[in-house]
Amino acid sequence: MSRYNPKEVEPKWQQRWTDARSFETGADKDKPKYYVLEMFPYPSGRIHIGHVRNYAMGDVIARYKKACGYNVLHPMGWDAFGMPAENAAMQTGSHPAKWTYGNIDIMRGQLKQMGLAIDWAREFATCDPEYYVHQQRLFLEFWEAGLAYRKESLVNWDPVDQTVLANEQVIDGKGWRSGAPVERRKLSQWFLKITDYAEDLLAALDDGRLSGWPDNVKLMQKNWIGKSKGLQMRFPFADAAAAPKGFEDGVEIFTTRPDTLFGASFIAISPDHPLTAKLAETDKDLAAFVAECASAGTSEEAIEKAEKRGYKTALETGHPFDDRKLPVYVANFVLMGYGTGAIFGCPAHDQRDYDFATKYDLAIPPVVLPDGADAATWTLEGEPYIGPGEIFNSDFLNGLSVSDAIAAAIKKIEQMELGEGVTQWRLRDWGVSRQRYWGCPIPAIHCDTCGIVPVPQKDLPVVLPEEADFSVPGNPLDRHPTWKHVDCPKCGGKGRRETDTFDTFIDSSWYFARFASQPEDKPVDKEVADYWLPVDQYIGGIEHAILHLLYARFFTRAMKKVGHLSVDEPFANLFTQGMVVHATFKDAETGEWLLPEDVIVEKDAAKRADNGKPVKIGAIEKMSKSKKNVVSPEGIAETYGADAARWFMLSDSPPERDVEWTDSGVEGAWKLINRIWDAVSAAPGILKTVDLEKTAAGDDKTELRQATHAAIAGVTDDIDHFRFNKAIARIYEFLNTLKKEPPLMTGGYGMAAHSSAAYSGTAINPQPNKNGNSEWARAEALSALSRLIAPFIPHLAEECWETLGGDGLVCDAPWPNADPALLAKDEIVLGVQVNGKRRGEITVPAEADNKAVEEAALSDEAVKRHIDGKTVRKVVVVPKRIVNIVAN
RNA sequence: GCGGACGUGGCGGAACCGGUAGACGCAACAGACUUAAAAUCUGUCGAGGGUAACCUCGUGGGGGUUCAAGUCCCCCCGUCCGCACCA
Repeated sequence: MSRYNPKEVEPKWQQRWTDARSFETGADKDKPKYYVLEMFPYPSGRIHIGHVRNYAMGDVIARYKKACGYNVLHPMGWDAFGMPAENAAMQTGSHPAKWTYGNIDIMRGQLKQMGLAIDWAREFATCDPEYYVHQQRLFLEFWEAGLAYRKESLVNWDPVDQTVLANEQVIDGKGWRSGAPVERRKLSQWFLKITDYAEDLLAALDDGRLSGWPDNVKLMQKNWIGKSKGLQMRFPFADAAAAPKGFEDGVEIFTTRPDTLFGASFIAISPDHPLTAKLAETDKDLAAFVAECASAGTSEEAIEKAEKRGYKTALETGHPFDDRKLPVYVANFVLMGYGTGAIFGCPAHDQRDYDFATKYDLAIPPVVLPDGADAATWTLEGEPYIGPGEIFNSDFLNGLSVSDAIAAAIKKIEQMELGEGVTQWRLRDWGVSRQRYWGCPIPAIHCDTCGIVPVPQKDLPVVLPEEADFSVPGNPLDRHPTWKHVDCPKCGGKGRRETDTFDTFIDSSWYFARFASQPEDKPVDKEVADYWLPVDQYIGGIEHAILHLLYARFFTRAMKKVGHLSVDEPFANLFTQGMVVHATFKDAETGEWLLPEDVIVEKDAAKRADNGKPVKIGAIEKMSKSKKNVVSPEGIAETYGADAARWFMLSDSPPERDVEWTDSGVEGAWKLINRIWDAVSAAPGILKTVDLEKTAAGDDKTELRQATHAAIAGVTDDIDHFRFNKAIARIYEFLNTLKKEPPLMTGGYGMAAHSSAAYSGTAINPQPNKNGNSEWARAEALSALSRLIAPFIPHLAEECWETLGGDGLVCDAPWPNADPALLAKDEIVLGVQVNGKRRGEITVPAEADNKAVEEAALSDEAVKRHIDGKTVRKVVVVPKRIVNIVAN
């Protein structure tokens, strides 16, 4: 029996699939459609093992759904704009386009080696002008529809990458790519009105439109959108004449706790508040205070440590309900980006206000009495009271609960025309301008006469200039000698191109739609996009829970608004897969990180492969280049083949959890492949000798047939529920049963010259095979096996299918059906408990009634021993599960 | 601080609606084959006790509900993730 050779077999089938165009798809209205998509890769250089896991999962779904009769779309492309290309240009002088397209060529080849069922005819890169021209069109349409605008605002500035970042791209106060602390700058930027859809983006999380999404992702988005209801109101100044010009009306604040208005003891405004800026013009100390706040940093640690600090202005406001006067402070803990950038301080019932009031010796009047406390004696004990209770010391609110008082206070303020109940959102509009070269140019022209003017459709695409200077940081487009100089399309005068490019998250916000439909003259053909969308199954990393997934949801709504799509939600079902992790290795002496392949791991120690010096085994972590705990997919494919890598990536760990890459794991997968091949190659041509449509007489309920159908039912159910590890366990079980069967065949099924021991005599064939029925069962089993493994290890499956004599390609073969009659057992084994402890087991007919089961249980020898001398009080029979006898 | 998820053998993990805990794989050990090794095949494999049949304990800890709890409820411990001066 020849050993399976993936190095020959895998390329052979890849070529056959390509030749047969097995995975190319059109909008076939006669079939139900299924769109499966994995988050497309950034062409960073080479495929890593995490990609293998991600795409193997999508491939299982794609191949399975195709076998189930769906018209499957499974495309692939490249998220190709971005900083690394520009960094490479700075470091090596290689042009970003050259670097990117070179990487794409390498990675495409690697993906093809994995044997993915992808429609390569639809491939594109987001840096292709044929793609981004439509992105520019979409932007112009959004602009016209009021979904894009330009304004000057405080932005997150990444000093290392020298570009603006969206709020979503600032992690712990640091740039998501560079890790540098983000600074605040005032710049004119393009924004997309994602806040227009805040309500609907939030509502869809709960109303069933995203029932196919994991709860944790929905929760993260919900928190991110951050809806809170409250009161926005004005505190008029005590002396309006003292206020600077333009600010005489007072201070506009937002609060979620208007019930505590009587507990107010100060007003605080943000250092970034316009009033602060105005006051600072004439107050040097205040200007210094503001500057200090700006430099304090916004990182998690900085905030944690930052003391509540304030600057007392000369202004005072009144109070809406009594004649109190409240001092106005500029306070470092008030954010301009939320609410109105101003608050009223209620120290008794808010931790921050309490800290602040304590420090500046302000009054702390309590207005919420905890349930059960005595108003006469209760005091705050060194900390504010945040919980529920009854309002007191509050005039018309006295005696109300917190929630009733909130409603009453809002009503009163609305009557007084000082404010109104409002909804505040944490979500801000999406700033999309980036000061970079390697991105999609924003199609706008600045004209001194006409202002900002859209680039006319006929002039699209605005393409990047090929020549650019990457030798110094900053935006190469801005310092390009000629590119930005164009005439104004409106007045014909001198104009300047917008030199910012789009945030690359725009590129990935609609690529799934372009995969579905690729007309030349518009972003998508609506009818075709309607056929394919939404994506039925989207698969990717949890790290995109907010950024990409929220932007794509917004973009889909925006594209619907301007008439390109009919759906709100782009992804009907989302699966977030875990990472691939690996142990880390460090030279014990030098502390240098080592590649796994340069380390020899023995029982309890590890050493260097080159000089034998000791190696410290570190934590099991996400694979990263810096820690060198990476394994190359090519190396694996070289040794064991793509199938083994795919199989291992899907076995053992549940798909949503992290999986640890181990050498023994791949070896296990390799072993499995050979075991399957052994079973199959012992029966060449068997499918040509039998008619699987017709059950052979007498072959109705053998153990093998039951195992076959149990495997079909189990694997089907497991794939449907994304339990690939369990599907694989069932295939092992099935194979174990299949292997236990004695070799049945005495001939070669008409195929000569096969020299297996299985064919050579009757000695190893003692059992029932006289009428050939069991050969039929074996044929059925091997046919099912080939098809069940096809989504996971497609190359081996094709080789098996061909060897067995199946028709055509297994990737075109229908998914096997489980026969319910074979899933039902005639006899079942039931455990019998006495007082909740398992004491014996009985075998009864599956259809036995409770009484018969009870009798069988009570007459079991082991059970009898345990109830001897006791009285049976009760017998609980749970049909087909268990019997419990209560006795004492 | 707020919100969420999770905790099962040496390891990855199974266990559906509460119903025989540990499927399947890895590692380990023993045996067969081999001059030998690898590969392959067979067997053992939660802990303790017993020659054995079998018994006791066991799903992070403590309590509860139930004929029956890994699963449900309460309290605690631990790990991981998200958000974070959001008024």
